[in-house]
Amino acid sequence: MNLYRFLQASICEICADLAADGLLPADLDLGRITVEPPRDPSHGDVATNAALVLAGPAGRKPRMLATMLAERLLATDGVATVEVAGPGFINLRLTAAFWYARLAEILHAGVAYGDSTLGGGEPVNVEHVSANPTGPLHVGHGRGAVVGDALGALLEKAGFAVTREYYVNDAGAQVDKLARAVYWRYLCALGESIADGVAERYAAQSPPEYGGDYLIAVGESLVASHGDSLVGLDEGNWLATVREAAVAAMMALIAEDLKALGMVFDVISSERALVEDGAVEMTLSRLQERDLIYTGVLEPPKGKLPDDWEPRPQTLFRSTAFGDDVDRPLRKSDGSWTYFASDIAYHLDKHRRGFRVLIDVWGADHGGYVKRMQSAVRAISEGRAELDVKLCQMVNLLDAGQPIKMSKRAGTFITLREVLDRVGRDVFRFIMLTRRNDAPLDFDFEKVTEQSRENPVFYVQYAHARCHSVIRHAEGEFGAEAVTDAALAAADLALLTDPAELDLIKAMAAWPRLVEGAAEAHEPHRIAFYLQDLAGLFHLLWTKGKDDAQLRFVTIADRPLTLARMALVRAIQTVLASGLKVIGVEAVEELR
RNA sequence: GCGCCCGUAGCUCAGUGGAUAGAGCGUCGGCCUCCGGAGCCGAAGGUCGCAGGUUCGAAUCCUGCCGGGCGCGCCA
Repeated sequence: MNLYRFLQASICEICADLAADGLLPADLDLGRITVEPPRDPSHGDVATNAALVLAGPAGRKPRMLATMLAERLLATDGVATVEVAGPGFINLRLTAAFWYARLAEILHAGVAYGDSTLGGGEPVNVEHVSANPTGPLHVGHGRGAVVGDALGALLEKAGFAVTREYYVNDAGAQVDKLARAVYWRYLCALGESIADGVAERYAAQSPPEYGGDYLIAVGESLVASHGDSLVGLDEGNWLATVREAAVAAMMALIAEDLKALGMVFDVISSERALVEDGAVEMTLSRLQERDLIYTGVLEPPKGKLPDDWEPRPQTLFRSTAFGDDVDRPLRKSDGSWTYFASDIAYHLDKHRRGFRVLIDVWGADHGGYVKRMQSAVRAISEGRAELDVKLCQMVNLLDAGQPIKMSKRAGTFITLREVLDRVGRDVFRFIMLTRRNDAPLDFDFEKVTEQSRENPVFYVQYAHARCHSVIRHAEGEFGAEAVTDAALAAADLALLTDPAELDLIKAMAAWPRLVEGAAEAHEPHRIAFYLQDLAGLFHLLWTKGKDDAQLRFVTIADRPLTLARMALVRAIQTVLASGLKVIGVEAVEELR
C-alpha cells in the first residue's frame, strides 16, 4: 500500500467529520492536500500541509487548524505522535507496529509489492526504438529502447494497460537508398558471372549511402533467390523487390539486437502498410473537412537562410491552431507525403485503437519535431488524446575515461550489439537508467564492468545476491524449513528494533509511492536511483554487523531474532527484485 | 534570429510547490582484517546561472536576460 495515500484518505475523512460537526465549511477543496515524507527525517515519518492549504478557504489560522486536525489524527490507526510545526505543518510519527505490518505486507505480496491500481487499466501506448530499417541498432537506439521498455513495465506495475510498439519507417526515401546500396552489393555478389565493371559503374553512378558490411549477405541472398534476373533492369523494375528483401533483412537484424536486449514488442506497425491502406489520405481528408489543411507559403526561417530557399506554395497543416510555432508541410515537392503526414496518420491509427495516452521515445535530435506532433495528436483526437515525448540524449562511449572516437566511414562505428556482447544485457539496461532521459550519459566500458561500489549495477545486484547469501547461511544453521515463507511470516517482527533496521523497513515502505510517482511522471530512471538507495541501506546494515555482532543477521544463539531478521532480509531481496524486474535486469542469486 | 532541452557542492548527478537543498566520487582527519569480497565513521564544501513575478511557502511555476546542447520547408 501507498501509506501516504492511505493517510491522505484519513485526513480527508477527518475534514469531512469536522465539517459534519460544523467546525469546517462543508465545501472545502481537499485536492491540494499533500502527504509526503519530510525532507528532514527529524520531523517525523510523514508530513502534511493540510492546515496550510485549508486555512485560507476555511477562514482559520493555519496553526489553529493544524492543532484541530492533529487532535483527531492522533486517533488514527498506526499514528504514534502528531505535532504541529513551523507555519502549520503537521508531522506524524507512525507506530512500530505499522512498520512491521508493512514488512509483513511485502513478504505476502512478493515481487508484486508496489503494484498499484493508479492507472485503472487505462490503455497507454509506448512507442520506442522505431529506428529506420537501414542497419543494425546503435547505442543511442539502445538507450531509447531501454527507456521505453522500462517505462512500459513501470506503467504496467502502476496499473496501466501498456502496449509496446515499434513503428517501422519503411516507406520513405531512406529505404529506397538502402535498396540501392543492397542492389550494388547484389551486383558485387554476382561477381564474374556478369560483365566486368557493371557493379563499379553502378556504384559510381549511384554511390551507396549505406556502406556497412552487413549488407553483403543481403546481396548474396538476392543472388540465391533471383539469380542474375535483376541485372540490367531499370530501377523501377527492381526497386520494390530489392527494397522488400532489404527491409526484411534489416528488420531481422534489428529483431536480433532487440532480442539481445531482452525486449519484446506487442505491436509492430509499418509505415508502408499505412500508406498503402490509404490511411494518410483518409487522415488528411478528415483534417481537410475541418479546414485544418491549406495551401500556403511559409515564411523563411529567421537568421541564416538555407542555400536553396525559395518561397513555394505547399500543402500545410494548421498546427499553429494547436500550439505549434508555424504550420507544417505535408507534401514534398515530388508529390509524396512528408514523414510528418504519415506520422499523423500513424498517431491517428494509435488513437483509434483506443489510446488516449500516447508516449513516444525519440532521440534528442528529433526535439524540433515534438510540438508539431503534439499539435497533430490534439487535432486528430479532437483534444481527447495527449502525446508525451521522451527525448533521449546522447550516449558517450568511453573506455577508462577516454572517449571512443566513432566514424562510420573509418569503420570504427560501435553497434549496440557489440556493446551488449561486451558488457551484457543487465549492465547496459541498468546504466541506461542511471541518468534522466534528457541528460547526456557517459558509458565507460571499464567502469560499468568493474566490481566496485562505484558501479551501480554491481552494487544493486550484489545487494540482492547478498540477501540470498545471508538466508542460505541461516538455512545452514537452522535448516531450510526454518526460513520458509511460512516460517518467516510467523516471525516475531517486533524483535527488529535497531534504527538501521527500521530505516530499511521505511525505505521499503516508500516503494509503492515511488512507483506511482515515477509512473505519473513517466520517469523510469527513478527506479534505478531508488534501487541504489535501498541497496546502500542494506550494505550499510550488513557492514554494521561486522563491527557489532549484535547486529548480525544470523545469531545462532537466538533463533527468534534470526528469524525476524531473515524476514527483513527476504523483504529487501523481494523489493530489490521487484524493482529490477521493472527495469528488466536479472535479480541474480549469486555473483560469479 | 526562432523553438525545445539543460544550468544544483571541486567532479558526476538526484530532487512530481514545502521546513535548515541531498547522494556518490574527490579532498581532509580518524578507524578497519572479513555472517561472502571489493570497507567504516566524521569534517569541510552551495547567493540551486542572473534578475524580477505568482504564492503562506519556489531549485521546482511564470516573464526577461546570460551560458551550453539539439533542431530549424521538400531527411527520418
